[in-house]
Amino acid sequence: MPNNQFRKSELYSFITGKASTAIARRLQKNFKQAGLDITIEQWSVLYHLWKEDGMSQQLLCDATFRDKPSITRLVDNLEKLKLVKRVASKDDRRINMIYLTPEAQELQEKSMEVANQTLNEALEGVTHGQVEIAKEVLQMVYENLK
Amino acid sequence: MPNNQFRKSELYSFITGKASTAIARRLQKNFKQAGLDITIEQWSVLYHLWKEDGMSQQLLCDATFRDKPSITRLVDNLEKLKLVKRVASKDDRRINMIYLTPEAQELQEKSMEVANQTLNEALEGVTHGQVEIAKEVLQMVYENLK
DNA sequence: TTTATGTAGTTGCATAAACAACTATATGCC
DNA sequence: GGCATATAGTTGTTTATGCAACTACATAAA
Repeated sequence: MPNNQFRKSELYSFITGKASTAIARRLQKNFKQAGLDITIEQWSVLYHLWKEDGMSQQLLCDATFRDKPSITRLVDNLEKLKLVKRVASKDDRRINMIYLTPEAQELQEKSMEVANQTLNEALEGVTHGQVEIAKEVLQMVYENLK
Repeated sequence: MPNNQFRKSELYSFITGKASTAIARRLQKNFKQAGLDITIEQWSVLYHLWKEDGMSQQLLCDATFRDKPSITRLVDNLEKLKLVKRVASKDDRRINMIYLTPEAQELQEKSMEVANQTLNEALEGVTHGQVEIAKEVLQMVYENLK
């Protein structure tokens, strides 16, 4: 049995995602401390729009690993915050294209800085090689389950 | 700068906990398929009670990395499901001791089996050595941020 | 062209998390 | 004893997730 060593005591913390929960909490806290009034979930949507503005909600679902209702509501909230706008597609009237507002564009630099800093806090004392292997494992887990 | 390699493209998926989200979803799905009608969060509370029945809510907070309101409501829901009972402590009247019901005790074996199986699905193709390093990294991340 | 089927997005409902404010009880110090 | 402070737990509010059911539009086949 290959991964037997995982099946007892450490099963729990791996399953519950202790580490990623801790990262999420710290990132949220760091956003707040930096005066950034967005949730990490909202940030994760903005992150993809900064890479490519004008994505459909479905593309945002794929990019952020969320289902359609989640994206509907995240976009609702981002619209209320005036950070994005829904624009009906002319080619396909089912589609909403989501565009960043100027306010959202201003958030990019600072929030990415905070995210980078958070990751540095998280990975303090971890070597490059260890990080590479951890990335591979997490990627394989994702591929196995997606 | 030590962990520079993380700071660009893969920052996102590490922060968002893609892998642990995927594990959580799969575990929930596997519970459902096995006829187990509990959430993974409820399971995480039961998990600790199976190890030691009769914990206070505060101890459950510490064990599950949740805050007090979260545990209050998880215990509320577990009580509704008749899986646990609150029993006021005689020594300290502020404290609720949480005890498993017989129904909850019956869930242990099957749910642990499902959890083990889920972890095997997640780690398919990952070597023992890789898993060990990933565990170390996740543990260090947790220690850095807790 | 009509019908079936698929895709994009929304809404309703239950569960959960984070944070702040609160009540009740315990403890330690004067 | 009486007061300040700490601890255990609860409640309210906002945000988010997962699932199912739904509407609207698009596409492909008959």
